[in-house]
Amino acid sequence: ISCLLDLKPNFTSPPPTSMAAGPDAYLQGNIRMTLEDPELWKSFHEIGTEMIITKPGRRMFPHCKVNISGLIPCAKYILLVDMVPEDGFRYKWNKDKWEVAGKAEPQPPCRTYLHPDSPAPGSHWMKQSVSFLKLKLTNNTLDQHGHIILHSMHRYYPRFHIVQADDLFSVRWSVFQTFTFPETSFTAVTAYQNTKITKLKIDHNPFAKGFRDEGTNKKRRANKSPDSADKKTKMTDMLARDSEEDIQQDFCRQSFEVFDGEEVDKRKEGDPVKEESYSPWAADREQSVRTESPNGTDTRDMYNTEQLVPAPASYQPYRFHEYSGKSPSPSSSASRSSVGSGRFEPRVPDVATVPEHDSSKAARPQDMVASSSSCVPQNLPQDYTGVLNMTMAQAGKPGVIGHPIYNPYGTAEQPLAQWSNAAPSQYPAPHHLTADYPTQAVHPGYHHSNMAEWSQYPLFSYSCW
DNA sequence: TCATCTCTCACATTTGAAGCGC
DNA sequence: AGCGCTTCAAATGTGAGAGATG
Repeated sequence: ISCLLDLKPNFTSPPPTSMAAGPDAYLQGNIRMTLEDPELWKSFHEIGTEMIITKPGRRMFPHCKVNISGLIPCAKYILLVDMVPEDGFRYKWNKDKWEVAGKAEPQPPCRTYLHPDSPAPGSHWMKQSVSFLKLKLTNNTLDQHGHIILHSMHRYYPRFHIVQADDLFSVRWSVFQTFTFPETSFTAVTAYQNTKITKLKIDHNPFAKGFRDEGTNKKRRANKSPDSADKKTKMTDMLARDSEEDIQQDFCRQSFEVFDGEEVDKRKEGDPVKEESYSPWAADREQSVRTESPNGTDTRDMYNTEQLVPAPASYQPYRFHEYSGKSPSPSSSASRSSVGSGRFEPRVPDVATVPEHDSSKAARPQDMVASSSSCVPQNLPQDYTGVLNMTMAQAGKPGVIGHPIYNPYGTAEQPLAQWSNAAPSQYPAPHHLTADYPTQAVHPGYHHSNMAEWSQYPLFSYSCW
């Protein structure tokens, strides 16, 4: 009860200061995130990054590591990562290049990875780089460990969210800053397709040291049958030849063939911008656009930012220009029901606040259903229905049922709390995807006892398509 | 039936955390 | 408390083979 009392102001009063225009909002707009080890990421990206997905879950390599600045040192923040489909296609590896192999499979259950340090003060996030090493990818749609579920042979990119919130409950009202990095896009695979990627992984991943040419795997190779040794030799030769190739050339065009299916034809009939935007390598395209930043300074973190919060006026015109005219709108996006499903949806002015009408309608928890399912257009970037879905309370507070939340570090301390009383319409899955969502997701009163369960539900519904 | 594509599994190897004794 | 050693779980790509598909 005390929990509800504590929360009531949040439902009835205007959003916290961070949501209103003012100094705080300005600070939010100054939040910067830079990708650590960008050169490594680029070296992978130039070839076409592949990430292994397995049933038990596989870490990413390179793993996501970012530096953050511009946070309010004493304010608490939550960091999240989700994976967004880059387009609406399935790919196949044909000899030495990726080709579109048809339409994408229905999106698996959307999951969001919560950084285990969350929530933590801004000073904590800024004092050192933030690693998402523990993040795992899986192709097991029934995964119970909270790993991010992806489809093999589909392209994705990680999306980082910074939320100013004391706890997961506060996310309901909090300011979101979303960042993406073009060079982190990847193809999910169950086995490596591109030998160049394999070689890069072996060369840079410490755990794969045993497979390095100069490594101690000679003994291992000596035990191989002549057949496999022969294969290995062939592969080595191929790699050698590969390395001689001009890596500078535009791999995006070299390695991906345009899908010559029906949809492409339709697109070709459309406006030329859309046609141009059709390349599977949206990230590169986007980067090329983004590098037109007039700032002339470090554009990396600038063009990687998908701000969803009020931003400094000086910042918005560029963004608006950036996404309005040139923002390609792949036909694939037409099949996606919501925003944020791709990076090219036209951005509307950055607004991270929950619309006021929502605030009022959500005055009573039971009303949140209506507000989330009917009042917020799902095809707008500010679709915060996913956020509105959250009904959480701080663990340890009086009157709060302290369902521990999954923590990859497995510490006894569980700073975050529960979901509760999720009503059916609180999980408004896209029509064609409804069946893909766990049944629990639409079970009223279902309590999620840990993060593994919690993460099965889309924190950001707009990430689904 | 066959070829191809995709996925799974056991394996050898490395890393790094934890436990232990000094 | 700090150091060095051992143990063991986890992470990694390999390659064979199973299963699905056309």
